[in-house]
Amino acid sequence: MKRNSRLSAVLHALMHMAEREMPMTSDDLALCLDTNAVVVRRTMAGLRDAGIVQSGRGHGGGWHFAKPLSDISLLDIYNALGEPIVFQIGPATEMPGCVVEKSVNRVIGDALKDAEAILMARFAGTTLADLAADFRVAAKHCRADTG
Amino acid sequence: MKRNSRLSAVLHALMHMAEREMPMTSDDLALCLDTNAVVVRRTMAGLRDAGIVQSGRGHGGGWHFAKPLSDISLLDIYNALGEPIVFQIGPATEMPGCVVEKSVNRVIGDALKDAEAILMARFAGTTLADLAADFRVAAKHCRADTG
DNA sequence: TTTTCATGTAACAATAATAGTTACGAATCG
DNA sequence: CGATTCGTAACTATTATTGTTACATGAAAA
Repeated sequence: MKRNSRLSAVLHALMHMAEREMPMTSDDLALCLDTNAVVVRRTMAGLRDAGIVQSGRGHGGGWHFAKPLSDISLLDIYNALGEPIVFQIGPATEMPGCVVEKSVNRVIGDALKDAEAILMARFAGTTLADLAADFRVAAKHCRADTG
Repeated sequence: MKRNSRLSAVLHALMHMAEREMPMTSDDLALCLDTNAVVVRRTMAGLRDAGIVQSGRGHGGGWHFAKPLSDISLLDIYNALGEPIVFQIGPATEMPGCVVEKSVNRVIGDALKDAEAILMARFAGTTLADLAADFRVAAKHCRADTG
């Protein structure tokens, strides 16, 4: 099964935005992410609704941050994407009548819940400023930051 | 995005098998799981190759365990299903040229790896015998174990 | 040995989720 | 006004999974 890369993709986009003074257009970002401008708008719409970025139309328009990078956690972004599903694996039936199935769902579900909590805590503790700092250290060693 | 329920489904099937003396046919299991016999065979084939279950053809044939329930961990089953992907979310590109993307992939990837380790440890520490015991306790309170 | 039952597997159709594309309306700036 | 840029709907393309049909293979029973 293929993995959903929207979180990675949008972080990639945001980091490129963080490196610029001026707003970036959907076309600019689409180039970075090797995709389509409409796809970019679709994804960024969630972040705009969550107050993470703002968009402007017309000349000089495009996307820019609505608040400091240090005020934006990965969890904020994850939630803004509207995909609160972390795991591919999950229960077969939400409301099983079979006692066997109920039992299986509970055991698996508990394990997944714990792992998810770990992940969310990690996301909550990492801000875009952290990510940008991490990137700048890496960029210092290798200057080929196109793409 | 929809979740993959093959692990839950196959555990459900195995627990029903655990409750019986005789082998269960693919049709029997398909009824339990509300699916098709061919789908059952497809899924169980992985477990057979992994030495977890055995299949017999002809009269009195069907599926049965190849070893004690206490010797089969959830991790064994998870691996036998041949889907070592836990998370829906993942990197956009495996081999990114862009330094920004590399950095993003590493941060996200590390967090996912840690959460996955937690989950796998939990799976490794739970056997089918544990699951069966859990089920029998639940069944004692409510006797309606069809499905 | 013939019949019946059951798995093994290939091939194909059905379903569903995601991503990509086109088109056009609305807003903004010069 | 005209160029630019987002907003969004509608449609197509792609891909993954699941369900179905069909038939070959093997094993036990009659």
